[in-house]
Amino acid sequence: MIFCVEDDNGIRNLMLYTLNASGFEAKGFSDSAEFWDALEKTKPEMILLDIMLPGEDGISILKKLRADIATCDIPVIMASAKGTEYDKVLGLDLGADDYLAKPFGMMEMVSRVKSVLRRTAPKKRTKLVCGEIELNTETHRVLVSGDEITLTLKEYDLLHLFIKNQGIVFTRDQLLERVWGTDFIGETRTVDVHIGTLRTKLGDYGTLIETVRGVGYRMGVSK
Amino acid sequence: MIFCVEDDNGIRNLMLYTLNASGFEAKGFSDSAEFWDALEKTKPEMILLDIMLPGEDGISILKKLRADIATCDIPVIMASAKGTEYDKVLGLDLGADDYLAKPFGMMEMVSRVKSVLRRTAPKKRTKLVCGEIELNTETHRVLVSGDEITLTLKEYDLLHLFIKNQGIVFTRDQLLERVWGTDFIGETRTVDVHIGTLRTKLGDYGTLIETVRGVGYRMGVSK
DNA sequence: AGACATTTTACATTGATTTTACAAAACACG
DNA sequence: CGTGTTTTGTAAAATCAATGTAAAATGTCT
Repeated sequence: MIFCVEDDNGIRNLMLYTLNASGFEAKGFSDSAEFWDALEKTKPEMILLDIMLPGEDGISILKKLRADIATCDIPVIMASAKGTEYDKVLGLDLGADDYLAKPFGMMEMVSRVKSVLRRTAPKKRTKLVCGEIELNTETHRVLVSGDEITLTLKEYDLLHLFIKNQGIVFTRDQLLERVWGTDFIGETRTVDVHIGTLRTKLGDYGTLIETVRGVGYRMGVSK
Repeated sequence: MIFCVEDDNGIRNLMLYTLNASGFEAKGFSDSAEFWDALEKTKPEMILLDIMLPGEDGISILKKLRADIATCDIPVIMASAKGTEYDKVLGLDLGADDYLAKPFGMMEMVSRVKSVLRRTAPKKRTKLVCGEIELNTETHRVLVSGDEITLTLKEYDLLHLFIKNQGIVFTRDQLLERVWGTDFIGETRTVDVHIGTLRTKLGDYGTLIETVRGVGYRMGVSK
């Protein structure tokens, strides 16, 4: 399923028609609200995102997508009017996977969609590994030295974030934002407790999650 | 500078010709030995790496590149014969940035090179270096001559400030304000003590933090 | 309600930071 | 060159803050 966020009805319908005719399943949205609603239910394999939108613009949408662990790995192709926004997008590092400069041809669009899918396909690693710990995003299972352990949702999400970003330190605030969601109220020791239970469940390998005193936590890689 | 490791002379020359014609600087190597030699002198902005090579193969080379902190962030595009090795590469997680299935067209190659460069170029500067000292803001680790040292928060923050502002002198008051925060009460010898422990931990390179008598401290730039 | 997940609370423990005190070095000046 | 003064280095003690964790309280789902 490909999501297509574009406010111009003509362009959007043309895009949807072309994508469907090319063997993809595509769904269109004219503004961000509709899009977020749909995203609750379905995780698309790709998002085509116009930058100029009424209300929330495409750049803001992309940032939010990238900040959420549930959506940060969905490939995104940005579309924008040539010369103006396009250059800006190139300059900023927004983490888009490709760009389409308006006006773009439907052939170009399909070829870019295919190319990005081809490129990101092997990226969609379902098995994430760190030492003896293996997390499978498809089956939602975690193995330690080949034996399955049972994690709660929060523990799983934490481990997922750490194992996907090995070596990088996350502050408690960042963890709250990326695992719990942006709208977490109050400051507590919640994160520490979950790190604690996660470490316990990881057994001997719990030490792979290091404490960086005064900063936060990190899943270690040597060097 | 793009390094191109490919044993087939015909293909390699074609690649080099095309890359150079496309505005890149490219250099070719027919085996791993030549390549490692060149890598000692130059850090390329990208490496095109054939998997099938006489002697050390591309997979082994990639692993070594990724294992070395000096080279682990160089983007690599792997090339391999379709069907045979290609699938293996997809299966293994080698951390390559893209793959080229042989036989590939020169247009495709250039477009992938550009795409990977675009994707990896805006990587934030996360490594700060001064001589043999290297501070990584993402992992919050500090290496001295390649070996990790453990710093406390204040020591880390101090070093971070110095290494980011090499050559400029900070008074103790400025250090208190910028590392400790504006709201620091009373004036003590705190700064000196922390500079002291930091110097000790930096070992031989502790002298890079110079005392400017009557003024403050400075992290030297070698002249 | 019951089972389980999550958050809050509280406190011991560990580690970091600051203070203190004195030694060593750098400096000014006759 | 000495000598007294100021500044800096640093070990050790005292204070303070961050973290781990058990246990209780709260929330959620069936």
